[in-house]
Amino acid sequence: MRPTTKDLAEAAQVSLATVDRVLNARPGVNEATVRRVTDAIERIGFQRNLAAANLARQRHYRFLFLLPQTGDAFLHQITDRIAEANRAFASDMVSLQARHLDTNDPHVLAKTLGALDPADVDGVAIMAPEAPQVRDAMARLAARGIHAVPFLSGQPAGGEADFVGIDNRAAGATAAHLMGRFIGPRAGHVLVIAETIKARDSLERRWGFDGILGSRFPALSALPTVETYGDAARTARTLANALTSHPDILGVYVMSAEARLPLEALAAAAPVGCQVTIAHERTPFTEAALLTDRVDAIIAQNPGHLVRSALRILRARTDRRE
Amino acid sequence: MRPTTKDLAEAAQVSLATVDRVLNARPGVNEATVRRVTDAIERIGFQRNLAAANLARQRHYRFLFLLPQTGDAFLHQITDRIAEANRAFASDMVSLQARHLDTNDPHVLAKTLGALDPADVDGVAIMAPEAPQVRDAMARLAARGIHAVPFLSGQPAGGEADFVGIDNRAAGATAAHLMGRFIGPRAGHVLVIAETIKARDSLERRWGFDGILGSRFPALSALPTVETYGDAARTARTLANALTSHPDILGVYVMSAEARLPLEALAAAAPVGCQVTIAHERTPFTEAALLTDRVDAIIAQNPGHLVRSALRILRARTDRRE
DNA sequence: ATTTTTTTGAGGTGCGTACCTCAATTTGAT
DNA sequence: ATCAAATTGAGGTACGCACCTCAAAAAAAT
Repeated sequence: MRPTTKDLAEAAQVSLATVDRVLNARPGVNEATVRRVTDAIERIGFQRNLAAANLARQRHYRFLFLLPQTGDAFLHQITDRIAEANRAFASDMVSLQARHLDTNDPHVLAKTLGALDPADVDGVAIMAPEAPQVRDAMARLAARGIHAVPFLSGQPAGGEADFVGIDNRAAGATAAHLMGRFIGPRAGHVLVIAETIKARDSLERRWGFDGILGSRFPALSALPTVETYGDAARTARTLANALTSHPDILGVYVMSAEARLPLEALAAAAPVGCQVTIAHERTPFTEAALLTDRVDAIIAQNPGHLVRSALRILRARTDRRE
Repeated sequence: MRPTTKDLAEAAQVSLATVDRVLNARPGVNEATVRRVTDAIERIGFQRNLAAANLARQRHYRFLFLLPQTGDAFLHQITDRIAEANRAFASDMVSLQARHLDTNDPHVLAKTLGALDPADVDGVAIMAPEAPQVRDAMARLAARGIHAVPFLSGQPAGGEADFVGIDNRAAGATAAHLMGRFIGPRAGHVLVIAETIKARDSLERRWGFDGILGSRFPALSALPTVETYGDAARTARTLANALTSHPDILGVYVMSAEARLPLEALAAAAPVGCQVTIAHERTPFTEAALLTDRVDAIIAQNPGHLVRSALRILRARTDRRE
C-alpha cells in the first residue's frame, strides 16, 4: 500500500497537523521537526497524492492559448487540437481556451497579458514574436502567479529552458542539409522566405540553415530573408524581384508556418520544378504541393503533440514540479 | 461552478443513489429514469471528476512495458524515459515498470502475458514482433481486463487503431524519397537491412519504402531484406556477400532500431561514402555517424514522447474514454 | 518562578465521487 | 385486491488531503 500522510505522521513521530504544516510549507514549525518529517518522507518513500490534494483545494487548471489571428491552415489545426484536448481532459479538471489576437503588435499582446487575472487563468501558452514589452509583461505575469510558456514561436527561455515546439535551429539545419543534397553539385543562390524575421522561430531557423549551408554547401549562398508580412501582393512583388535579379536561384526555403502565400507566389513567378523547394508544416495545401512536386520536402510537427506538450508543461509548472 | 453529482441529481429530479447507479451502470434502474439522467447530463454539461472518482475507488494505474532484452542504445533511452516518467507521474498515481524478455520468442511472450494478473497490472505496452500466439494472448488479456497497446513494433491494431510510434509506412516512404533524391540520376541497387522481417514495423517500413522507390525512382531497385538477427558475424557475412554480388549498390537502408551492427559491418566492408546510407533512431552512435558522413540521414522519434504517448493511451483505455 | 512566545497535537469539516444498506414506494402479476 | 418484484430514496462511510481552530505542551525570556 502506498504511504499516506497518516503513515508519514506515524513514521516521523509527529501529528497529522505537523505533517500538513511541513508538506504545505506553513510557518511555525521547528527546524528539527521539519527535518524529522522530510527524513521520514525519504525513508518511507512518501509521495503526495496530487488528485486528492487538488480535490481538497478545489483546484482546476485553466490554461489559455494566445494565438495569431491569421486564418492559416496550420493554425486551424492547432485550434482544433486545443478544442479536442479541452474535451479530452475535462474530466481531469483542465479547461483550455484559445484566444486570437494581433500577436505581431507587442502593445496589444502586452496589454492582453497585463489584463489576465490569476483568478481566471493559471497559465498561458503564447505564440508571438519576441518583443521587449512582451517579455516584461511575461515577467509581471510570473509575479502574479500565472505561468507562461512560449509556444512554437516566441520569447527566449526566461530562466528555465522550456519551450513547446521543435528545435528551430535543428529544423533550419535539416532544411539546409536537404536543400544541399537535393540541389546537388550546382552552384547558385537560395531564397529564404519568412512571414517576419522578428519572430524568434524564423531567426533560429535561419541561423541553423545558414550554419549548415555555409559549412557544408559552399557552392550555395542564401539571400537575405524575404518577408511576406502575410500580404499576397507584397509577396508576389518581392519574390518576382528576387527571381529576376538572381537568375541562378536553385532553391527556396519557406520558413514560415503558413507556406501557402509564398508557394502560390512562387508558382506564379516560376515554372514548377525550377527550384528545390522546402517548406514547413503539413497542411492540405503543402501536402498537395508535395504530391505534385511543387514542394520537395516538408518539415512538420504534430499539432496534437504540441498542444499536449504545452498542457503538460503548464500543468507541471502550476503544480510546482520539475 | 462546475456541476457535481449533486447538481445532476437535482437537475434530473432523482436521488444521488440513482445518479450513482446510472453513472456507474449499475443494474436496477428503469429505462426512462436512465434517460432522465443522461438528458440532464447533456443539459447541464455534467463532467465526472476523474480525480475524485479515482480517489474514491482507490484506483492507481500500474502499467508494464514489455521490451526486448538486447542491449541497444535506443532501447536504453526508452527504459530511461520509462523510469523518468515513473518518477514524474508518481503523484498522479501511475507507476510504470519495464520488463525485458526474449520478445522474439512468441512462446515466452505469450506465457508472460498469460501470467499477468489484473490485480497487479492495468495495462501493458508491448514491443514485439507479430505472432499468432501473441495475438491470442493479447485477446485473452483484454478478456481479463488488462489493456494492451502495441509499442513501436507490434501487433496489428486489434479493433481500435491505436499504436504508439511513428507511422512506419510513412517512415519507409520518407526513407525512399531521401534515398532517391540523394542518389540522384544513377541507376543501381539499394540494400535493405532489418533485424528480422517478422517484425511488423520492418514490414511496414519496407512496404512504404518499396512503394515510393518503385513508383518514383524506377532506376533504383531494392534487394531482398537482409536480416541481422542481432548477430554480428552473420551480419558481416551476408552484407559482404551482398556487396560483392551486387557491385552497383548505391544505397543502404537500415530499417532496424539498432543501426550499430549493420553500420559497423558496412564500414568494414566498404569505404565511407560509397553508398547513400539511411538509418533509424538517434543514438550517440548514429549521431556520430551522421557527423562523419557515414550516414546521410536519420529518421528518429523522440523516446520521451513515445513513452508518454503509451502512458496517455493506456490511461485513457483504463478509464474507458475515447 | 513567572510570563511570554513558540511549537505541537487533537479534532473537525469539506472536496466529489464510489459503494453499501435498508426502507419506502411503485409497478406488475395473479 | 393481494402479493411479489422492481425501482427509488435516504443516509452513511470511505478515499487522501487541505485548512481551520483551540488547547496543551515545551521552550525562551523576564
